[in-house]
Formats: sequence, C-alpha cells, structure tokens
Amino acid sequence: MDFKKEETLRKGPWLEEEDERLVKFITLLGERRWDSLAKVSGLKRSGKSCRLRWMNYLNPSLKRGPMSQEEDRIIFQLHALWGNKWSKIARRLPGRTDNEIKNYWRTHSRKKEEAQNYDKVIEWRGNTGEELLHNYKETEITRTRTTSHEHGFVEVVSMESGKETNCGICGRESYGFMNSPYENRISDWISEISTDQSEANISEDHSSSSSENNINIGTWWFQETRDFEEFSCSLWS
DNA sequence: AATGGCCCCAACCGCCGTTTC
DNA sequence: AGAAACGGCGGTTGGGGCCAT
Repeated sequence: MDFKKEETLRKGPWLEEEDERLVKFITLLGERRWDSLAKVSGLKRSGKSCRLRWMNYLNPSLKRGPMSQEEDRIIFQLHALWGNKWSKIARRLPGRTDNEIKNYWRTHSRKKEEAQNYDKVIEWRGNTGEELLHNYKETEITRTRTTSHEHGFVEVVSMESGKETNCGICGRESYGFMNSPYENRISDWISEISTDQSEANISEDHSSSSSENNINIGTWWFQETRDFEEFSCSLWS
C-alpha cells in the first residue's frame, strides 16, 4: 500500500469541479474499473468514492425529489417482506438508490409505526414467503389496479414469483429528474462530450496499437499514457 | 438574534462475494 | 488454483438546515 497516495485522497463533500470531471470520465470510460477511472481522471478520490458519487447522485437516470405516496407505500411493503434488503427494494423503484431508500425508511419508519396501523403486516406474520407474496398480490394489486398498470406494478409481481427482469414499479416517463441548474449542467456536459468525441484525435489503426503502453477506450486508442493524460486535460480545460 | 435539538441525507466504512490475472 | 483487485451491500456517521424556544 502506498501510504502517501492514501494520505492525499480527498474525503467529504464533492466539489462541483470534481463532479464535472467525474461525469466526463465516466462518459469516456464507462461505469466500471472505478479505481482506474479515479486515477486516470486525476481526481484525488478513491474509486469507491467515485462509484458512490455516480451511483447515488450524478447518474442522470436518478429520480430526484420527494418520494411519492406510491413509492412510500411500496418501500414499506417491500421492507415488510424482505427486511433491510435496500438494493433489492431499490431495483423495484427505478431512479431511486438503495441509499436513498435506506435513509427514507430510517427517517419515516418510526413515524410510520406510530401513525399507521400495520394490520396487514401483522396479519401476514407467520405465513410462508409464498403466502406473503400471494397476499401481497391479491390485496395490493387489486386495490391499486388503475395506477398499478401505468407504473408497471403487475410486472413486478411476476418477477417476485419467479424471474427477475429489469422492469420496475414506477414508470420512467413520470420522472421529474434534471430539475436543478446543476443537474441540467451535468446533462449538458454529457451531450457535449458525445459531440466532442467526433472531434478528438483518434488513432484509427487499432491493429498497429499492440504495444502494452497503448490505452484503449472504446474505439479510442492512445499510444502513450502521456497522450491520454494530455487528452484528459484538454477535456477538463 | 441566539441557541439547542432534531431531521435529513450525502458520504464513509467494513465486510463479503465476484471477477480478473 | 489462488491471490489480488474490484464491485456491491448494509450499517453508520457527520454536517447542514430547519424549527421551536
């Protein structure tokens, strides 16, 4: 372990400049190899920190704003079924992160327990998982049939009874993300980078790029690490 | 206006499973 | 096959903002 490197890693709240840089490099390199991305971007952040920032805040597919009544209901019902399986619950609510749901639940669970009666949950206790799912399907789907369809609720139930798919409970078309000026800027950067790619200095001769010093980013090839770093700086400036 | 308490949420930490070399 | 790196997950923390006093 390189102690000096660890020592210079930044922690705490992200700066706007850091966000900008992170978004640019994720657009270039994709959502993977976070440690490499953190290093090559020049961000004094751990790969893990970069990943978290993207997953929980910068990702444009995230839904912003307060939880709807529908989401609230779903969170509490799924938590009653699965417990603290936040990521599993989050997969049923596209645009919401496990962190967000976890925070929301922690904040509201106490109030909820006091304010609401949990007749349904209590009634379900002692049942098997299949019975729980059956009850869940019978009671909730029927009660919310009108809105359920527009939110893809039926598909969720079919998932729970067997196959996992990528569909979720809430329809993306109803999202209100990209509301703040900051979020709009992030969206703009992504668009700009897509356009900029056609103007970048790209080596087309992939076959000749077999040196181990070459860096391959999608269809982009850099012959030296230095070339890539210079290119990176040009994106930043 | 000052302050103390509470709420909210972004970010970190540690662990563990998976992937890569 | 095994070690190292990576990524995902759930728990926890710290700080900013709001509100009542």
